[in-house]
Amino acid sequence: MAGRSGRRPGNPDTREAILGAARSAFAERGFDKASIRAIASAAEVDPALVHHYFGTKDQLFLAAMEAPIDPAQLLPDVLAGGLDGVGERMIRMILRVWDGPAGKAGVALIRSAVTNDWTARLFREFITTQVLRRAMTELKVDPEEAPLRSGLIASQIGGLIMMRYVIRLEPLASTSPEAIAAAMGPTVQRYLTGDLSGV
Amino acid sequence: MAGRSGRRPGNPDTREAILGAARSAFAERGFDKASIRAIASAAEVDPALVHHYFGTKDQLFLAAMEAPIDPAQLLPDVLAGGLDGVGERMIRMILRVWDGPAGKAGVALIRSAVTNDWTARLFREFITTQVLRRAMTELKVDPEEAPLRSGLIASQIGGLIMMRYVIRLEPLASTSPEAIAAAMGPTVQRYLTGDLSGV
DNA sequence: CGTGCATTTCAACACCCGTTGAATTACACA
DNA sequence: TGTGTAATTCAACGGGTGTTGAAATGCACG
Repeated sequence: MAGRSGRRPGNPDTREAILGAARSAFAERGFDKASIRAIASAAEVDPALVHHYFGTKDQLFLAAMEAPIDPAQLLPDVLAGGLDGVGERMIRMILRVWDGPAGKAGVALIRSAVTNDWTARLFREFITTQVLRRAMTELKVDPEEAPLRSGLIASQIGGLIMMRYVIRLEPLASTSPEAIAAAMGPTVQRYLTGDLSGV
Repeated sequence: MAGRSGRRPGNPDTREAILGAARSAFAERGFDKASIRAIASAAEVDPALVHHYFGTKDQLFLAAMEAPIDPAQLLPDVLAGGLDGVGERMIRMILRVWDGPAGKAGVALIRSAVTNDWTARLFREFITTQVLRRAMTELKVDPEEAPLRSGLIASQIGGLIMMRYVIRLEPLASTSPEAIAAAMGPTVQRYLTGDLSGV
């Protein structure tokens, strides 16, 4: 009803195919090394079509990163049960997310952020404002200490992701989530609630 | 005496200038984005000269990474004083090294390893055989548990280096070495000697 | 002096890149 | 059926890349 004239835009198949190919390429090779031409070829499509749908390479990257997961939605699960064992639950959550499809976008963002300036900015902003800051206020951490505590947690979790998903250092890459959560949970717990000066 | 004929090879000035420019470029941009042409330009030299001295880009990278520091030499200092406080001493050592000139090569290796396959292999091999394995045997860690323990330590230290020197996440990037050592030392200590299954 | 050799430069090759504009195809509506 | 519009492709531009071989330069020795 009230049909507008002409063929409607957006063939969902090819659009999604391009996005999928882009996500894989960015995850495996990072922003700079992933080429529009290779993405188009993987989607069995002309490079110009990628540009037609998504504009510049930057815009394609943003579209590929778009809302693979909303950290705000996951926080309640981690917080349920109070401060006790929150560290272990956080690690468990991280591993569940990164072992799933959303991990691809994460690896893409990390791979890109290490060499590319504007994706690095994107990454930092996402981590600080969308993840760390929210978690700190939600957990009612002393605002004075929050920055250092969140930095320590970021380093431990970032290192885990780095070694397990990006560099794939063994045996960490294939250790069970339970074992990792048991070993690393207390660390996060202490960074969150423990005493940070000396033993 | 017994002078060989002709002009001797290897003008030390330009050779070292090229190496320095290469180290900076690789550290700031990673293996792939660092270009021979830019390195040559920074050293005020023709690109072909770089090739004349060092061969292919791969070989130049290897020459730039060559022996900036020998981890085996640093281990004794960390181990002096026994197991007590070895975690904190390790963090202190790491920060001292990475805040110095050798940190440049390290950042270069990390930046490259994230996007480039063969530098990633290089990095993994260096970390496992030159650093972790030696430390584990030197500290007489149970060989059964050594791989997981060294993986955990690698993740914490790798994360620290990542956040402080590569991504430069604040406030970790400008926190004093003492504060970081005090906060992170116990973590390493536990990964090294503590109980890893649950609390 | 002259000759050999190391240093340095120049110019070019072949390749890949992101992006663009025009041309072609095919569908949905009037 | 005709027409507008979206989907799709083709060919090309300008620029950057690593690498190469030949040429030029200048020093050290016989």
